[in-house]
Amino acid sequence: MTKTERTERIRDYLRINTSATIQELAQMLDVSHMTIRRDITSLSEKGVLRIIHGGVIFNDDGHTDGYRMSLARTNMLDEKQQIARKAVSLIEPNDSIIIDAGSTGELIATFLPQDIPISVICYALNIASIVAQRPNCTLVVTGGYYHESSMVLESPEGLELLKQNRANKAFITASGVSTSLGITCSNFFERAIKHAALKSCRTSILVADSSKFDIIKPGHFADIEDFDVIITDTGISEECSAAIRAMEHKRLFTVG
Amino acid sequence: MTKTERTERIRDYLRINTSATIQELAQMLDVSHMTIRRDITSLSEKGVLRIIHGGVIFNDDGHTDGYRMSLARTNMLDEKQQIARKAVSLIEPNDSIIIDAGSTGELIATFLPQDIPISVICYALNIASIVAQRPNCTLVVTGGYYHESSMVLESPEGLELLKQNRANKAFITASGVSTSLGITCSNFFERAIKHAALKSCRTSILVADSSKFDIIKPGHFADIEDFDVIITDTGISEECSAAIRAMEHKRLFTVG
DNA sequence: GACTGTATGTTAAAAACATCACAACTATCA
DNA sequence: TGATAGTTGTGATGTTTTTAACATACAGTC
Repeated sequence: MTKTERTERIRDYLRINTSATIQELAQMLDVSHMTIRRDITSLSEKGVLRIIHGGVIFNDDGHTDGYRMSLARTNMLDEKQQIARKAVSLIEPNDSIIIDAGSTGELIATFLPQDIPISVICYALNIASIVAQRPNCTLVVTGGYYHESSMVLESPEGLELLKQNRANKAFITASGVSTSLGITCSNFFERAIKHAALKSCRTSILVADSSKFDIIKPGHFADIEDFDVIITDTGISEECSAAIRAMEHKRLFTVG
Repeated sequence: MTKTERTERIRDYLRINTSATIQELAQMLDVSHMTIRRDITSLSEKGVLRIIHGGVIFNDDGHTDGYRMSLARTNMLDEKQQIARKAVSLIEPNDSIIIDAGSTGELIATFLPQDIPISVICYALNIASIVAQRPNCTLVVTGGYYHESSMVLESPEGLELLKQNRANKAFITASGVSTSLGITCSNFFERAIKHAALKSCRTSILVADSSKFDIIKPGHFADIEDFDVIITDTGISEECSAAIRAMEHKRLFTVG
């Protein structure tokens, strides 16, 4: 059995079991633990798995998400976590909520309250996977073509499904927030989805860490006026904060 | 910091990282190894995580899938794996394939060839998650309401999207296979989806281990005649095997 | 104040695992 | 055939983790 074969089988095994001991693998492939060791060190160099004392853990992240997403995940993580925790604190029993794509959306999904029944509508595969694991949760995923970089599922039919669902709260993320030029995102197709999400909800909540402020991206999908609640961190400039506070019927939360 | 706080933070950490070493956790929470050890043993007793040498792994399964699915996963696993491996061996470069829901479908998704470009259409969330991790793979997920027991996404819009996609191969699973009463499934909504999948493909491939044979479930969605290829294991009865072989234009693979 | 139970930290020995160097094996090519 | 490079197994040695026993701290109770 060649090294390539072995690494393939190790991957297969990990895809099913997510982790393995060196013993297990050595026994399965009928080779010595040293061989396994050498195989897994090369696999770990490629980022496929992570070696810990006594075994290995499969590393979804290595291949799962586009490069961008994994970058977004670690950037401003602290602030994003705090924003997400604030966001989920607004959720009430029997709420129907829309969770937008993006790393902040993923954190909201992660921190969703366990104990109260809610309905969730989403269109990003990573978020769907997280929400599906929750008890007390009705889940609708609008389908479509899978975009690797944002993990969004996009199609006319999905958009239609989104338009026909109603939510009382929508947590919308953005790539750029500008008091003058409005809320923007990077991709064309996200515009339509975010726009539809905004139209389908009663209370619209913008979740964006301070690094997104004073940034302008090509896809304009809303203005600050269109949001009822804005959650960000204390890193935003005085001007932004003042400009938002000057608007009527708007709640601004700055965490951190 | 109380024990409850700590276990909550361990859970949060694992939700994001899926695994952790004892060192990591001890450092993060600034307590001794022994405290973490005691925390994780109580968490593992609750089934939240799994302790391995040197660390812990988050146990999605505890909360993720309906009872049924996890049962289906372990039942006839060997045969299912062999069937899945046979199934993926039929895939050629640039194929467009439909993968049906179910544990065998999940295994097919797992074993999908890495090195050739293919397109995949699916409607089960677990399968979507697996396929999304592949390189060289265009993915379409038909969306809809999430059914926990089968992990299928179902909606009229999703069905529409499925009908509008074309595949040259569809790998269809079944809960019951009878030479006289045809191919059946358990749920009403699955019928429509499986039927649509069959209509949208050139070559239809039935993947069903021998435990499904001579079983009849309420939802009839096709007859054996409707399939071009049947992949099962050597456990099926002589009569079944003979009856299928007697049909024209049909290929039967029995693995194991 | 002494008692009790729970939660946490410390320590040391035992067990499990990792690493290293070297020998044995395999395949390839001249 | 023999040289070479690459791969794999073995056993001695070093390291980390586990376990268990004991020490400490703190809150509630008699």
